[in-house]
Amino acid sequence: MNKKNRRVICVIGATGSGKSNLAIKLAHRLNGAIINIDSRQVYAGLPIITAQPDFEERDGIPHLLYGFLPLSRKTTAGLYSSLAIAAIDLCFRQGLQPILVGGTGLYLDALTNGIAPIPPVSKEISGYWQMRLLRAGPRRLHEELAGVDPEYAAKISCNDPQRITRALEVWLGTGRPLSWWHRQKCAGLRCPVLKLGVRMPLAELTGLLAVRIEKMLSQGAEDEVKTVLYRSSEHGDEHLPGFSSIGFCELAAWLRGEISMQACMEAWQAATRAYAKRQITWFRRDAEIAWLDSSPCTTGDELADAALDKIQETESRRTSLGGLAS
RNA sequence: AGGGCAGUAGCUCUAACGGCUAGAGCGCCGGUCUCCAAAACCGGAUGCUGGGGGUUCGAAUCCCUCCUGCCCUG
Repeated sequence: MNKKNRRVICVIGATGSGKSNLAIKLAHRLNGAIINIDSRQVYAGLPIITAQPDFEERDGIPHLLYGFLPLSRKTTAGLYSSLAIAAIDLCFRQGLQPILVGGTGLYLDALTNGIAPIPPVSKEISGYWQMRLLRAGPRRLHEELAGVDPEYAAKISCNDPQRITRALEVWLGTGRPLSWWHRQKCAGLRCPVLKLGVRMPLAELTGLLAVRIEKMLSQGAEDEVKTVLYRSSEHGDEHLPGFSSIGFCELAAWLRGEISMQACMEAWQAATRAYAKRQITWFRRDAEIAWLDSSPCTTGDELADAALDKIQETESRRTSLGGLAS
């Protein structure tokens, strides 16, 4: 691949809308490799409920950044971004077209726009704020934050424990307020990114999500969660960072006998649907996305044809603009 | 067939004695998001209070009647 023509193709969209399948088809037609851009599929141990492509689905295409992180380790947008840049670079060196696939909008933004270079904060410091949160509550901590970083405190809700403790740990850990870090220049990916979005009406997607949950159960989702819970309890860990996948706490409640399988599936489906809605909201405002309309009967090949048209359209527009500029 | 209990938002429920515009949680709809993001948070609309009639200045609430569901007796 010519260095000048390098670009990354990115397939995004709501969960269960057929992104992975489209990406495989594109990879076959463009000599590509697939790179994960999903915050839960990076984890090892829960491939079924996080819907990671299995051996057969990978269809001989190289897949990067899937299932490599232990559930005990935290993933962050910054960590992801640096790993993805390395993975993309590796693809280019191998002469493969990198195709990013996934649904984590924040990770895509961190990768393409860059993310503030905030140094890691020690476990002691973040643990301290978690303890303070338990004792004093979010409102009290929000007041403290307003004292050290009024700019950021004004932007967030006084009822948002996650962002309040994050801002406080960054302040204590680095000596600078979070709003200062947000003003720092940060470099993202250097080559162009061509974003393709798979779009399906939520009502139609909902039906697909129910089917997908049943499929996960038939593939052994219960055993997967049971095994992970058993292993972590052996180490005395009740809550690991990797446990926040949708379906995990629902299945865990069922395994503990707290809810029926019917109730488990209903809660699981509702959580998945709510997540899909948040994804749709997130991606809707990204004007760079070229949308591909899909439905439950659209095939991967039809989607791939439409995608290649969009790619060609975007490329020719870019070269003509480049011609005007030079 | 007789007796008892219930029927209010899509669901589960709350509204002391009849009295301001019938509420809450979940769901639903919309949004925010610069390092937990499959996370966290913010905003919004729900409704002929099972139908009909009556009492009353005023009824989800009291009375009558019908309908529906559950329980008990036979």
